[in-house]
Amino acid sequence: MDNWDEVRTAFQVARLGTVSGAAEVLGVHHATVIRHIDALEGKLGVKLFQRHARGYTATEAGNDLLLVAQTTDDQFAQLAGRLKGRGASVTGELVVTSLATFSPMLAPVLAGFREEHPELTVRYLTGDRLFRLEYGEAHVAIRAGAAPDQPDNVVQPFVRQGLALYAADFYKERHGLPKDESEYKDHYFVGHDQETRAPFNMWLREHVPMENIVYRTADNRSNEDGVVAGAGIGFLPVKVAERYGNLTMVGSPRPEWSAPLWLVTHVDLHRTAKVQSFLAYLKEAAKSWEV
Amino acid sequence: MDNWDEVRTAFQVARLGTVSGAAEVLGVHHATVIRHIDALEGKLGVKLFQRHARGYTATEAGNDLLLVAQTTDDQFAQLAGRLKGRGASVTGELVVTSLATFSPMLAPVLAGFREEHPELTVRYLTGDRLFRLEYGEAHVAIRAGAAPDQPDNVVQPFVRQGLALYAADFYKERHGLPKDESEYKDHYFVGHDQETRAPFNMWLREHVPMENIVYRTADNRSNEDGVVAGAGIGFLPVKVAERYGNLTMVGSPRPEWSAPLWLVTHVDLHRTAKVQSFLAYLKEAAKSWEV
DNA sequence: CGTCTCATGTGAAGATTTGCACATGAGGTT
DNA sequence: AACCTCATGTGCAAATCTTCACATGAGACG
Repeated sequence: MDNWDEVRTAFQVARLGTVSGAAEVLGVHHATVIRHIDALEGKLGVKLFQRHARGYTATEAGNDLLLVAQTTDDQFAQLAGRLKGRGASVTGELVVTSLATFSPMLAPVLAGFREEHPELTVRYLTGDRLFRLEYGEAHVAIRAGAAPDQPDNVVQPFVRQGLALYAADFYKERHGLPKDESEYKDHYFVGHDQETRAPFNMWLREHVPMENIVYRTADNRSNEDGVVAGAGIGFLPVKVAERYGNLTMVGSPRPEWSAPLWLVTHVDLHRTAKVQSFLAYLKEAAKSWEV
Repeated sequence: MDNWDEVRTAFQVARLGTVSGAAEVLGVHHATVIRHIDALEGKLGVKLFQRHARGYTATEAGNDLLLVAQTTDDQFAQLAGRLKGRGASVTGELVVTSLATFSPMLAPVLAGFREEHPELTVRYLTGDRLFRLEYGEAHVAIRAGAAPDQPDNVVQPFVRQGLALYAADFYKERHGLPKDESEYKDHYFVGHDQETRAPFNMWLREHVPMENIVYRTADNRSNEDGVVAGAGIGFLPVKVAERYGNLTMVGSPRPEWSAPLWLVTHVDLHRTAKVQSFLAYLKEAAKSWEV
């Protein structure tokens, strides 16, 4: 049974009882229908139809095929309906991935978007490894750093995340706050353990002696926890810091600290209503994130 | 969704994850697979796969199609198995048609054949109208008279049904029996109301005065009932008469009374195991029907 | 870091499928 | 009884589909 179109032809013949009728429904010449039937019967070794001058009458075998193909036809019709609708509607899954740092900012956006589209299921992936759009692991990715340059990805500039140095109340009470950069050498800092390409991190290593970076973490979230706990002064996104009541901004935010963020989608999914709709919602929500 | 083969192609791609793998399974060139997918996606307006260098990954839509097509594939495989087996096995229906007269003789044959093939359902059709093999109304027909000459029918000579004149006990007690043809004019007969081409009927009209045919019927079964009831002397198949205890043969059977019977099958069904098997069984059983 | 393998993608040639024209036959109708 | 309609069936030309050949790119492996 290695030719489903012939089955479909036989189905219409069985359903309608004539080759001509099936040909019209299928939009092909009746000679084609005859050849499909002959080929199928030849491969199966069974007569599917009785041929007579008034048309084709299904044999038992033909009726058996009719029943099976009828359900197939129904199921395909349903499937086609679902799939066609899917392109234009916001349903099913929306998979978004980003660095874990952005979770506090993204969560309300994702929740709000889902609220607007009740049939949508949101999957928000954060993890150690990079989720790859080209393998279909996510619809939308939020990336930091240099503009990604994957050929099949659609990249658009997103916000620049506003960053500033913060100190917790606990730290302030014990060490005070530096008035300017010259006093950094008398303070303790929270920073990344490894050298990263993040602008704020590079700035920190240039302007603060290594020995003053006394609390070093492997990821942004732990870094945040360190600052909040008063282990030292450290960089936090402004929007993140605002969520805490016990943090004081040290100095003011500077553009050169903030890394550009990028919205990345796979080209195959970029034009779908679901992705477009989410991108519009996300950009609107992100207007307040700027420095 | 007017091209089931493209669905089948997409199914294999979704299942295997690569175009090349699907092409190998399907026995076509990988370019064909790519074009099927492109065509299907174009018609549906939905991306079914994420294309990347390591293969094709199914999107949500592709996975949806995978599920539907998987069941279709299973059902078609089952269907093919059933249909291929059907040509070689004696199962399903066997539809036999004949004149109602032959019912008493055929019934035991049909019953015996069905006993040998437990998966068989027998439909025995007798009726006023002729059931037409070319419309698939029956697999095997038993016909009387001149050899049928339908182009698509396979006709083979069957037995000549042994016929003889019979009188019931009731008649014999009241009128005695004729010693030879010369005494027919002093007896009463049961015969057909209309002139038919049946040899025994024509013989009756030639050798018996019309006024002596006092019980005239429209069909063979009523004719039989008349003879059994003692309405007069009449023709009965020998095999039928033997089933009654109260009938006496008048004279002896003559070959010229008997009409040839024909076994007719439609050419499309003639070579199937079911029909061939039944024909063999029927011929074996009919050996005792001859004059 | 270059090479090797294996995947997708595309233009042109070739093969199969399709469509067309016409023949044939069965019923129904006037 | 002749005709009209509607069905299947077949040879041949045309169109579509498939294959072939080759290009390109991403990982894997020394």
